[in-house]
Amino acid sequence: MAPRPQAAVDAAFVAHCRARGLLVTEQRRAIYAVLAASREHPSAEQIHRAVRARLPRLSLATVYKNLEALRAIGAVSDVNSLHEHGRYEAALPGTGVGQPHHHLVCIRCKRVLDLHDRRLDAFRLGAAQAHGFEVRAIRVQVEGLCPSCQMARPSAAVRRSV
Amino acid sequence: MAPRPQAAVDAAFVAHCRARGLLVTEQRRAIYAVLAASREHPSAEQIHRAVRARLPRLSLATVYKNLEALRAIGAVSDVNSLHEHGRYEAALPGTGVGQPHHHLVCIRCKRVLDLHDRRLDAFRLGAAQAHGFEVRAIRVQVEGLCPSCQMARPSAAVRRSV
DNA sequence: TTATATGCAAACTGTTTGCACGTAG
DNA sequence: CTACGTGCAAACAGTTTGCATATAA
Repeated sequence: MAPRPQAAVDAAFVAHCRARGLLVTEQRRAIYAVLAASREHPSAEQIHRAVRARLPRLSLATVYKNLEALRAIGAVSDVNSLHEHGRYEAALPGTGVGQPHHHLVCIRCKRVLDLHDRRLDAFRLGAAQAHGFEVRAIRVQVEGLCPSCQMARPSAAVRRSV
Repeated sequence: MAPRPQAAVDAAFVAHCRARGLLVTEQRRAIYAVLAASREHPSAEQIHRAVRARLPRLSLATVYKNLEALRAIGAVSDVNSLHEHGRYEAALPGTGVGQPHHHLVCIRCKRVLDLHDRRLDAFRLGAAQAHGFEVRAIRVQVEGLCPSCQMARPSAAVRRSV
């Protein structure tokens, strides 16, 4: 929470890259700097646009490659980590799937299960109101490993992804 | 929750379509039937594949058009409703963005704000364990209208989207 | 009969990949 | 010096759109 001076953030970033074996390039630092300075959860294209102000030759492909590289070393996380492609469910009251419920998602096989839990439904507002939001829905997504994926030994990629 | 006989679900679906002015086609019923019968939160392509077993000429475009039409009348909802495109955030401990936190998303302008709320962090397990999941993270996404979007009068599209 | 839905193919958008060149260490 | 990173362009995947044909009501 306490916003650190950007120089300190940059130093920590550089150290983290070195420790994990990534080269430290100007592009990489600039991309991270944009992310660290933003509260906007920007998309790859927004990052590209922002960094381009300083490095006009930066390519979008480099942004993507870096986001992936930084995610792999834990310096960046994706806000909507899972199932980036549309997933749907029946919602008609009467189908038995209409009630409010939450989701249990397996970070390995990407399965999504419904989760019915009274405690989770209990929420209402709170800090959201401080931001002036008019709350319409609360969606809880529990991420973890499903039983069958616990069997298979976790790959390095998965182990570091959460 | 109580899984209704599929005939009853189909009847309710047909009635809902008629009430909202949508024609009742075989494709539409089949698409909905697949969704209502599934606990898998399928993607458009999975739905397409499943329905094709019965209606081999069904096109993928029709699946997409129907998912949108059904979403508009509230018969279907998307599991990952918002920002289907990648959104990132700095995660390096020390940047001030590393701590566990949740997201407040505006369903209209799609802005994503961080939400820090001790009560939300309080969760741990619960029903998830019943499913045998090894829980790694809990992500709470509060959806609503941000202050500036409350000003602008809601469009019909937005009003029905939650 | 007529408004709506379907199927196909082409267009679009976001993301990924291959490769020649550049640069950090 | 050498491995890794960058930029470009082409390839891809998921989704959307335009239009002629088919069909529900």
